[in-house]
Amino acid sequence: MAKNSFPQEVYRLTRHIPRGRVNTYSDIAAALGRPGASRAVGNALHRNPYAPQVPCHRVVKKNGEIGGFASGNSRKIAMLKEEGIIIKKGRLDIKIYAHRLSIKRKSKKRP
DNA sequence: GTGTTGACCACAG
DNA sequence: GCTGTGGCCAACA
Repeated sequence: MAKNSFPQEVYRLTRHIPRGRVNTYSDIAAALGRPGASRAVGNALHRNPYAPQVPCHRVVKKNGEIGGFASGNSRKIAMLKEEGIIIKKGRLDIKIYAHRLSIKRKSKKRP
């Protein structure tokens, strides 16, 4: 079995984000089973070799800020607006656009 | 193997 | 509301 590296999983989840939705670094990290590795997620996206393939612009901070972008945050904001997301003062309503990631955790039992 | 850096998060003052 | 500090995780020199 291929042991997908951390960034690999990050790119995969990011690619699964539908248009018009966004996710947070912490959320992605948690989806990978590493809640608290938000930094690692940001690092992976910053180094993302799958540039235009992975919509890294759909990943923002938890407080609703854009965060950053390898080609400039302005570019990121423009792309998000193109998707129909309203950016206000460099911020967006994360509560509204928050997308539920598919946790690849094996839930042996549910509460 | 160690130390620094980074597109972060949470808490306290 | 903003600022400062500590913590977590991964990649790189």
